[in-house]
Amino acid sequence: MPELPEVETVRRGLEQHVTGRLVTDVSFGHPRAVRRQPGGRAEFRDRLRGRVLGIAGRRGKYLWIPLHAPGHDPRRGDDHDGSALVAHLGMSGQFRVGAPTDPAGGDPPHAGVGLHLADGTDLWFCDQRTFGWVCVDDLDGDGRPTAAGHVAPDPFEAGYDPDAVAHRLRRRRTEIKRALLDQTLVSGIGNIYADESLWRAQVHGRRRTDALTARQARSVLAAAQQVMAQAMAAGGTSFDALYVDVFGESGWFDRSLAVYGRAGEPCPRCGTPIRRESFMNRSSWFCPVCQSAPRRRKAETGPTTRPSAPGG
DNA sequence: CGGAGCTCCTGGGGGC
DNA sequence: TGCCCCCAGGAGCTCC
Repeated sequence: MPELPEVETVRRGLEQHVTGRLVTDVSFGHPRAVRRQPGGRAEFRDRLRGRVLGIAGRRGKYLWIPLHAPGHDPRRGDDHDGSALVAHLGMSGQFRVGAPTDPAGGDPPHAGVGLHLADGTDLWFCDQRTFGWVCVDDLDGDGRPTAAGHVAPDPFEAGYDPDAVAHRLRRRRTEIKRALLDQTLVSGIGNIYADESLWRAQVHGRRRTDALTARQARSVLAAAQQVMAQAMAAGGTSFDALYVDVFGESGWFDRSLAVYGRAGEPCPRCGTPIRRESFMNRSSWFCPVCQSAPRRRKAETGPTTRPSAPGG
């Protein structure tokens, strides 16, 4: 569920509330939380202890906090030390700022790792479904972690070129929704915003990328940027307590969703009931009138229409 | 090498 | 009421 707008909401919270804080110690909860760390928990703790947290960065759904030498002030522009705390929220990962929330006074629910800060507060990474992870990784010359090296620019980066992405999109030989979910083409889009973007652009998710017009490809990408910008302004999309900001507060954008999770409800554009279909072992929601489905391929319909003719 | 499918995981909710 | 199964899905991995 955390897609780009939700991750950005978390990033802003981290920037506002933990920048400049010194990490005094680290504690561990669920064993799956620390991943991609060659030296495991010991290395994770060693690389964090005594570091100062910098200004959180993000690309797509990847989030990181650059680390600084003690005494350095990231707000003053002091350089990071070439490393960062990197996180992917997966399905249900959260960062929570403040004292432990468990009434018994112990670790918060679904605790993954806890960073104990010099001012007495804690920064917890919690994750119910354990698809998320954290590690301490090196930063490259552009200030991005190597763990996110394969991830394409997201639509809100200066280096994002929508025409170039539209071109690459149309050279793919797959379906448009699959391509939108591929983080190496354009990053930050997940199932919710893929469906919302396709609805806004009036393109069916099963349309072939190599059959889209340039106008359609650009339209889908523009819709993705637009819907995610609006979601960010609303603080992200929350269906339940799984996605929340650094203080556990929900966003409001779910009230603005046109199709996602709305099977049977009227399409906001034409009134036709929204349809749900199974796709890639999950769900897609779309308007069957606004988003006309592609014709089924010959191979699926069987050899009934006409006998093969020589020469073609 | 690009595309497609499998798999990791847990709690909530619906059905019986 | 209680149990069981389904469902949510990001992305790395493997296979073709």
